[in-house]
Amino acid sequence: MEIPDLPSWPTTVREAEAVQDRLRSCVDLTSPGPESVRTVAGLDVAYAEDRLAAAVVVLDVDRLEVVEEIVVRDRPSFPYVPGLFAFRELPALIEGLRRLSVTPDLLICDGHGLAHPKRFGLACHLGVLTGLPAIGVGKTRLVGAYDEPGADRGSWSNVTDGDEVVGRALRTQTGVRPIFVSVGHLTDLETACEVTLRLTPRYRLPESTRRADRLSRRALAAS
DNA sequence: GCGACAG
DNA sequence: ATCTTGTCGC
Repeated sequence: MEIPDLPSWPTTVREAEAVQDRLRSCVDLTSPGPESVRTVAGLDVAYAEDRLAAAVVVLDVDRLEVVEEIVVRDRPSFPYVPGLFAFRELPALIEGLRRLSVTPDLLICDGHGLAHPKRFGLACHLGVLTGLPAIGVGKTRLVGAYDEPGADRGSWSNVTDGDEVVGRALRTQTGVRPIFVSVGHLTDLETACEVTLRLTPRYRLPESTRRADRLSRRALAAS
């Protein structure tokens, strides 16, 4: 798919925060989201020393079968700093999306969207840069407070930061810890959770994320 | 000053 | 994220 070239990449925390402040106004949470989500792209990155492998796996949501997969080798573009995580792996993920021959209906990011201190997590950033609907699915909380969801699969509770609902803690399997779903771009929280549940028929994490995780690790090991 | 802190 | 052994549970 077509994605504009990335601008010069920030080097310091100060510069990265300036980019977030400038781009967060581009997040669209009011336009209607995808009419129907038939395909999703799972994105994940594996690291080793100073190398990384980014994987993009497009899945057919109904059949949970792989439609296309891409791997990109690169080097971290930024150190890991809570809140600035996107600057670390975004370049490699964008390149992976560029090489895709199909355009997924929704991006499933390994991290958060609005559930971010500045309301501009990886899912928002990726959504704005690609113009595609995007959501964030994290394994642990970054910001906000939440009550423990009910014990059954499908149970959820809102994650709130101050008086804002920034996401949901969603129990995707009975007996496992909840995952954290938040909106990134051109999607609503309801849809985000519905799709996430469709992608977790058997495991805690979305099948898209699991596939991308396996692929990125395999590619890194084989390099 | 003391924690908390996506991956 | 990654480093790591055994261990509890289905």
